[in-house]
This record gives sequence, structure tokens and C-alpha cells, in this order.
Amino acid sequence: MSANDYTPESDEERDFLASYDPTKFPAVGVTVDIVLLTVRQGRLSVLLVQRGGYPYKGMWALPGGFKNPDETLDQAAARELMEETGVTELEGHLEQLKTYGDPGRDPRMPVVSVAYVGMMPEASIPSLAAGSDASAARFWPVGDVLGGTEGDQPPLAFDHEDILRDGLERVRAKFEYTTLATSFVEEPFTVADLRRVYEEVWGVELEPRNFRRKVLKTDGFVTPTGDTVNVGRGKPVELYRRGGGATLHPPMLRPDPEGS
Amino acid sequence: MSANDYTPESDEERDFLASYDPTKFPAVGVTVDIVLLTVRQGRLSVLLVQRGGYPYKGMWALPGGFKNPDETLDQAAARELMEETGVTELEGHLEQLKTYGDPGRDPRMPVVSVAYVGMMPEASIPSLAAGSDASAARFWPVGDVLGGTEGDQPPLAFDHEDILRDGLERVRAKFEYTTLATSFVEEPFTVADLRRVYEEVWGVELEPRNFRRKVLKTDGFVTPTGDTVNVGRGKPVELYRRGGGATLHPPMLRPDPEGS
DNA sequence: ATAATAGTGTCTCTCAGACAGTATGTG
DNA sequence: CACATACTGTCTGAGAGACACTATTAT
Repeated sequence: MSANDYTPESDEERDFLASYDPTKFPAVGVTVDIVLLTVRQGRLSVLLVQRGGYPYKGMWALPGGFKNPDETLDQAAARELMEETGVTELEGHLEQLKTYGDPGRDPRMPVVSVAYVGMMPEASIPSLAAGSDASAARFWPVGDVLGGTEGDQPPLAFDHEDILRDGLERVRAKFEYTTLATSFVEEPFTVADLRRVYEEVWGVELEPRNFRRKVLKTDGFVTPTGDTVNVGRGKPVELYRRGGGATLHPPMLRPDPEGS
Repeated sequence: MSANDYTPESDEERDFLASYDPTKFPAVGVTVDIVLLTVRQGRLSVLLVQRGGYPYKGMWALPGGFKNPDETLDQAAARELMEETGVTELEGHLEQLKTYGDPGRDPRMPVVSVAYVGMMPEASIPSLAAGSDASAARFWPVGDVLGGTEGDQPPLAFDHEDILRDGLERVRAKFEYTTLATSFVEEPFTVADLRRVYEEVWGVELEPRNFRRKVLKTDGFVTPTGDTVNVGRGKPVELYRRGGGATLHPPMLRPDPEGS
């Protein structure tokens, strides 16, 4: 049952709700932050915005903003994503990740941030016009932002590096038992395209023939279009679209599983 | 990097933070709600409290309460759990589940609730003295609360039925690739004890010999104590404790996997 | 022809499902 | 004794890792 259609059952309760004073509870800000991932030029990349005001002025941060009381969390995430990227129809995937509420994570006030993870093919991102409170927005290769010892990228604002790491692990884990990897490629795509997404996200190399067998034998992963294209030299490549299925049975486990 | 040690880098920023007015952002209440699960008398059960005030007065709800600005979300969940159950040291597991923020989910005011899932053996719950704002607290078999067509239990308050369903699915999924099921049994335990936990949570029957083989062959799942006990009639039973491992490689998949 | 890439087929090992048989207790 | 439960071992089929081979294109 949903609570949205709540109706008081007595005059007593009606009076209670009418005279209720919300200010007696500790009020905090609630924001949504988005880890939007895509694969550009073969590199897994995350959308960051440069902060135009204090705090962390000039540093890079995940896109996000305050949740409105009259919208759901999912709607707030989709709205913020639209405002930052211009993406209207979401050819991709957006799901709630985790909520962060450590005291002091925002020096201005207590803020609880509901983080989301999104993934989409590069071509579905039209403009990347910077939003109102961000002086710039662009994709950064994840490797440069996190483990980057080469060019010393500035660390992310707030606790956004933690959020990014958690988002990455979520995506890597979900690749094992869902068809989410298809959200990163544009249709139509080849099996090799899909494999390169797996390899980039997992940071490993996969055996092309075994990967192909797994993908084609799993019902609902991809559906053949019947078309082929010639790309470079070599045999013509068969093209596919996303299948209807969402989960992989049995899962495709990552190589070198750590732990136990 | 953690944001808790944030220090302004200029006088300009210091002035900005000092004069910052948090009230210009939409303030909402942030609560934590807890799906605390245990297995009592062979039945998977969830801790519920009966509401003593409006709204949903007299109905059963998940335990929870408001987050304090000076504590983390994990601390808030542990504190609320302690206040409701008296559990101080957590012989079990507590993890963040999902955040719920639909408009109107609390008729009093906009409330965003960060839900947690906890699991513990029954014996580690001492008293169950009802908290301040709850007139009663007890465990209910999950089957009676959700699918119960037998005795018509009243539905849960707010959107807590959704939260309970999500929590259940989280636990069921995690049983496949983690050792979390050991959180439900008291030490020392038998392999059959652990199997009955799986069977009750998944709602299926498992082949005892294959289950035993899987558990004992998985490194870090359980560690033998060397002791045995006589329980009822039959061969003496070997006793085990929880192993150090957290994950199962490869996973133990549920029978009858739906989807794709 | 040569190189390069796509696609097919095969062998082997691991592991889960099914199930027979043995061991050791209680009534 | 019968009976119940724990524990051991075997057979089989599904599926993943490794790898040889064929097909088709561009240069």
C-alpha cells in the first residue's frame, strides 16, 4: 500500500495533523547526487561539474541538487540529471545507490545526500551545457580521477570520492548478474562492443570466444538484428540490440574473485 | 578524503560559511527505519512496534526515529535499534538498505527515511522493552505480516510494507553470495541449523547432503569446533562457528531462479 | 597472398543436483 | 529390534576456461 492516499480516520486525528508543527524536528537538507557513467573513447568516464561557489570552490564534484518535497527521489535524480546534461529521454539506466549522511560532510549545514548511479551510451548525451550553479561540466576518465598518480587531478569535493567508489563497485557487481552492460552501448552494437564495455569496467581482459558463447546463450541478453557491417578488415560483424531480459542465469562472474 | 575535516581556505570563504542561512533550502525530516529480522521457532520474523500516536495510531510499524545531525546514519540506526531492543553489542549484521522519499509518505511533513536491514540470532535480543513512543514491540512472522490471508493482520503503517519487502529481497539475494546466514544462528551451530535458516528465508527445501558439501567446501563459511552434541535420536552432530569469510565463491544460487 | 578480425567447434575441469549407502544415536 | 538423523561417497549433466580451426574482408 502507498501512503500517499492517507486520509485521517477521525476528527481528533485531523486536528492533530492540522496543528502539527514540523519545526520541532531537526531539519536537514536532502540532496541527490548522481554518478553518471559512460564509456568514451574506450575509457570509463564519470560526469563531473566544477563548483562555482563555496565551499570547495573550483573543485570538481558529482552533479546533484536539492530534492523538492513534491517529487520522489527518483524524479529528483532524473531532473537533476536532465538539468546538467540535457538528457530528456533516458536511453540508459538510473538507480538509487546509497545515502550519505556523515556529520560535517557539508560545511554549510547538515545534509543527507541520496546518491544515484546512472549509465548511458555516450551518443545519448547531447550537449553538456553547464548548469546554473556549475561553471563547467565534463566527463573525466575514472582512472584519472581515482587512482590517478600521473596527472595530479584535484580530489573531488565533499565525500564524492567515496560515492564514486561505491558507485563503481555497484556497477561492477551488477555486471555479473544483470544485462546492465548493454546500457553503455548504442544500438545496434556488436558482441565485441559489449565485451569491450565489460573489459573496461572490470579492468580485465576477457576471452572473446567464451564471452560470445555466454552472451548468445543467455536468453534475453541480446537479440540479433540480422544485419552485418564491415568494420576495418576482417569478417563482417553481426549486429545486435538489447534483449528484453534483465538478469543473467547463471551469472557471469568476474575473473580473479577476491575474498574467501 | 573525508569532508569532516573541512577548513576554509580564505577569509572570503570563512565569511561565506559564517553568514550562510540554511533555512533557504527546503528542510525535511530525515529518519532511519530498521527491518530487524530473526528466526524464532523456525519462522522468519520481523520486529514491529505498535504506534502510540497519530498518524497510523494503533497500527504496526518498523522501529525507527529521527537522525541526529551529529551522528552518522549507521550510528543512528544502531542507536534506534538499541533503544527498541536493548541490544548493545551487535552479534549480527546491520546494513543500509534503501532510502524512501515519496511525497506524502508521512502525512505530517516531508520525511525522507533511510532504511536499514538487520539480522541477528534470537538469543541476542534481551528484553524487547517498548520504547518511549511505542506502546508495544514484538516480533511478527513475516509470512503473517505480508502474504497473510489466514489471520487478517492489519497492514503496516506508512510505506513500511514496501520497505519490508525490499529488505527481504536484499537478505534473500545476499544469502546467495555472502555468509550472512550465519548472522541468524547462535554459536555453536550445526550445518542443519544453517540449512534451516536458508530454507526459511528462501522458502524452499534444500538437499541436506549437497548443502553440507557446499558449506564445508567453501573457505571461511564455517569453522569446526571439534565438539559434537546428541540432539534427539540420531548420530551425534558436529558443531561449528562462523568462519572469517564474508563472500561465497562461487555463489550458492537459489533454486527456481525466475526471470530470463 | 597476408594480415586481421569474426565466428565455430572441442576438450577438460569444476560444481551443482540427485541419490545410495553407512554410522550412531534414541525409543 | 526399529527408526531417525548425521555423515560419506558416486554418478551425471550444465557450464566455464582454454584453445585449434574456419570464414571473410581490406590492403
